[in-house]
Amino acid sequence: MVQKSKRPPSAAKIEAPVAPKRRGRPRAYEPEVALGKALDLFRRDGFAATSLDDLSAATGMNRPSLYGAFGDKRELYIKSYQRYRDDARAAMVDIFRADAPLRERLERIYRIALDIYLSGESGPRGCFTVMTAASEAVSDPGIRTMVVEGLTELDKAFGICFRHAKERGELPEGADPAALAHLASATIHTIAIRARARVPRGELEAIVKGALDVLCAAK
Amino acid sequence: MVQKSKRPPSAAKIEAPVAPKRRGRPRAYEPEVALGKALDLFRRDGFAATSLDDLSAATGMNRPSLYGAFGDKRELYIKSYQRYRDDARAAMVDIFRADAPLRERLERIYRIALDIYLSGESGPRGCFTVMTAASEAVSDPGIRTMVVEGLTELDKAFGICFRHAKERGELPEGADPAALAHLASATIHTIAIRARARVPRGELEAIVKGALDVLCAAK
DNA sequence: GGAATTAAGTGCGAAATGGTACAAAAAAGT
DNA sequence: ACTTTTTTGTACCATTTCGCACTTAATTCC
Repeated sequence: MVQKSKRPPSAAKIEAPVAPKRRGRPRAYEPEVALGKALDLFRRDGFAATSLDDLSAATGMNRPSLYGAFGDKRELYIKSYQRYRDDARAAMVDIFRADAPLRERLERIYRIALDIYLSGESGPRGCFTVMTAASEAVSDPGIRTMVVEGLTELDKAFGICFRHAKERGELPEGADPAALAHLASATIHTIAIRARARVPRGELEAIVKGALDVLCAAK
Repeated sequence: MVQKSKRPPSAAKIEAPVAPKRRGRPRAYEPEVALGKALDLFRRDGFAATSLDDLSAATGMNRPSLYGAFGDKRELYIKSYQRYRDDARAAMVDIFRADAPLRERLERIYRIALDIYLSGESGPRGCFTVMTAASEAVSDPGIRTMVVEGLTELDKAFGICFRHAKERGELPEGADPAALAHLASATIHTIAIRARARVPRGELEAIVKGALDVLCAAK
């Protein structure tokens, strides 16, 4: 692992995965985990109510380092949101692609969603997209674009699910995959909101079950 | 704190509806309209991003007057939220009570909802409950209680709708009114979120139509 | 007219906030 | 050893924020 010799001039190696041998003083933090901490704060308190002092304390980085690493507060917020979406997508993409019956796929999606929304030491953290949409999206065009992307991405993923299920004959002829997808997204949104209001998981699961009964039966 | 401190010994009369003949200097503002202005600000920017200076400017009241009339910022926020809920309820209660076919009732409810969410000079204002749930509900028990109340109130209103429709034979025997109600609420929530992201009304109406096709399907 | 009462208006102040300048520190290159 | 490069850490600044004292103004009651 310790390929410490100087870079062979001819060898066009891929970026070394470890020990990049940077030039100056080494960082005292890991950007990934610091961003994760920032994400936690933003998710709990929102943009305006999260101060740079809070972020500094949570990440262990002092403000200038924070600024140097991620840019100003808004940039850090956006990077946090991107990170959130990457994580959420990574957690769901396999299930969306899996070749399983409709109901089973949806059940797994909602289980993941509830895990995401309900986790958190100081209360359920909800959905970053919903939080951001609710507050920042009106006034910030850049953030608004990201929110719309996030919403439509989910719509599309569900849409593929339902279209696929219909082709397989799991849904009646008259079923409208797009409409069902929007209802599936709506169910995601409603449980995200309720989770934030500390509605217990059991109730949320009941709401999901009722929704699946309607969406999968759809007759 | 149960008993009112000092009560006028002789005057036990009901509050006069007009010309209350108050004692000191008259107010230079009308509490109702001032609260409305505060509500507008809170809806646009959320709790943390709305400063007392903003509120003071919008209401025309200086800070001490604001404080005297409504209490501190959090109290003003809560009163604004109550006002919002009163307004929204007033706008919908007649429709919920009306004796009309299911689909028509729902269509009217969603039309009102879209009016509420999309109005606003500086962009769509969204739903106060959704905004509040997303940000303040986790950390503030009092606000959380109000949010939960608001959510369940809507669930119940929709629930009555669907139960009534089922009794009238507008829905099939197997229909689950509670599940349908949750989906109807979820549709409210999803359009509130999308409205905040400036999704145009046409798209929101299409989502509503698709949802109604499923919820009223009753095939 | 004067006391009492209620609200408006000015302005203060302590704390917090976002952002940055600047020097010290830790590593690599020469 | 000395320079270069990159980051850290301290300290600071201008502004904003919330809340409140205190004075002034307007009105009713006696």
